Amino acid sequence: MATKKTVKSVTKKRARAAKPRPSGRRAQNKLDIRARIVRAALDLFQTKGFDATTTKAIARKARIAEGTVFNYFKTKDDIALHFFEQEVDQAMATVRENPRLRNAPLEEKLFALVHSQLEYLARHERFIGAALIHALKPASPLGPFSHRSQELRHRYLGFVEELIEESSPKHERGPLSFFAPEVFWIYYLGVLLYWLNDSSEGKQNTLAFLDRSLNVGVSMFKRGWL
Amino acid sequence: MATKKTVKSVTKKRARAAKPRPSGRRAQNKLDIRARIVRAALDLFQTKGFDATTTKAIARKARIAEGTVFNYFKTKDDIALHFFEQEVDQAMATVRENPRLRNAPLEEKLFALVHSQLEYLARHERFIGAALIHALKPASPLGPFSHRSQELRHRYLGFVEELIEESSPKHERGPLSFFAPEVFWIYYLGVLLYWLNDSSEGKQNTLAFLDRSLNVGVSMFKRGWL
DNA sequence: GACAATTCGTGAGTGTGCTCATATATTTGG
DNA sequence: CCAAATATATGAGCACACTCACGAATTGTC
Repeated sequence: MATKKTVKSVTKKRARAAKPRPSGRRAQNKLDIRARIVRAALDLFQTKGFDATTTKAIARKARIAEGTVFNYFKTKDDIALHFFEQEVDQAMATVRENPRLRNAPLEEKLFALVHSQLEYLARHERFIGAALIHALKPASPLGPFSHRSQELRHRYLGFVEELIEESSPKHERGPLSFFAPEVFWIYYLGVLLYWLNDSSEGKQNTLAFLDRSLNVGVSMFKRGWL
Repeated sequence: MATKKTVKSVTKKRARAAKPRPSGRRAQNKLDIRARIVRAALDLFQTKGFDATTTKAIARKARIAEGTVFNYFKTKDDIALHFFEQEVDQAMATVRENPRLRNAPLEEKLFALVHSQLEYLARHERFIGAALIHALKPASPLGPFSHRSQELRHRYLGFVEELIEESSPKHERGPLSFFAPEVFWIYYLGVLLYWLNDSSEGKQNTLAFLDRSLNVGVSMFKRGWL
C-alpha cells in the first residue's frame, strides 16, 4: 500500500477532477461536505420529520461515514439549529432591505420582522420545533447550546435595539426603556410558542394576536410607560 | 413451582406484612412503586442532574427492574414533568388558600401565583429545565407530551380566568378580554424562560420584571385596552 | 379452594446518537 | 520528490432510552 502511494494520489488527482473541484483541496472539500450534510438533513427532516431521521441516514444520503457528520455538527439538534440561525438572519435582512419600511412606524417594522421569521419557519415547521426548543434554553445547565444561541440572541437584540433607536432616540425615552429589547425577546418567544400551537388556517390567530399586541405594546412604550 | 403456588402466596403474605402494607394488594403496591420511582428520581436528579441520571440508576435505587419504570412513566422526561405538574398545582393551592389575598387586587394575586411557582422551581432548578422545555411544546408534532401538558395548561388557564372574574366580572370587561388568560399564558412562559436564564442574586431581575410588568399589564387590562 | 382471566414486573434485546482509535488524505519542510 | 507533520474521514463500539415476549403474582368466578 505504501509503495502505491504516489501512484495512487496521482490517479486520484485525475479521477477526482470531475467532482471535488480542481482548486484548493482541503478547504474546498470541507465546504462541499458541509453543504451535502445540510442538504441531506433538510431533505430528510422535511420528508420524514426530525425524530424519524437518523444520523446514519443523513450520512448515507450525504455519502459520508456516520462519524463525519459529527465532525461538522456537534449534535443532531445542532443541524436543525443551523436552520434556525438562517431564519433569524434572513428576517433581519428582509426588514433592513425593505425600502417601504425605511420610515415606517416602529410597530410595522417589528411586525414585518416577526412575520418574516414566522414565514420562514412555516416552510420548515415539520422539524424546526426541535431546534427551537433547544434555542430557548441558552443558559440552562442542561444542553450544550448555550453559546451558540446566546450569540444568536445577542445579534437579534442588537437589531431590535437599532429599530427602536431609529424610531425614538435614546434620550427621548423613559428611564426603563433599555429594557425594551429584553421585553421584546420574551414577547417573541411567547409568540413562537403560540405559533407552534396555532392550528388555525394559515396561523391567522397568531398574526391577529401579533398585530393587536404590537400596537398596544408600542403605544405603551411611546407613552413612556416603559 | 405451580404446586407451591398457594403455599408461596401465604408465605409471602406474612413476609410482606413488613413493607408493602397489609391491605389492598395490587393498588397498594402500585402506589408504593410509583412513590419509590418518584423519590429515587428526585434524589438522583438533584444530586447528579437530569442528564447524568440514567433510567437504570433510577430503577436500581427504586429496587425494581428497568422496564418497570416505563410501566409508570412513558419517558424519562415524563418523570421530570411530574414535578412540573406538582409545581402548578401547588402554586394554585397556595394562592387559593391565602386569606390575605382573598380581596387583594388582581395584580397581587397574579404576582403571588407566579412567585409561588418560581419558588417551587428554584428548589428543583437543577433539572426542572428539561421538563419545562418539553411542557412548552404541547401540540408540536415532536414529543409525546401533547396531551398531558395540554391538560395542565387548561387547568392553569381556568384558574387564571377565575382570578380575573373575581376582580372584574365578565359583563364589565372589554370585548377582547376572553383573550386575557391566553395572553397571560404567553406572558408566563416568557417569564419562565427569562427566569431560567436569570443569573442575578436570588433571581431579582425576574422578580423586578414580574412586579413592574404585572402592574402595567393589569392596569392596561382594567382600562379596557384588552 | 381451584381454575381462568387479568394485571404487571422482568431483563434481555433493539435502535439511537455520539465517541474514539485508527487509517488515509493533504500539506509542509527540506 | 520524499518524509514528517497535520488534518480529517472512517466505522466499530459504547451507553443510553425505550420495547416486548414472557412468566409470576393477583383478582374474579364457581
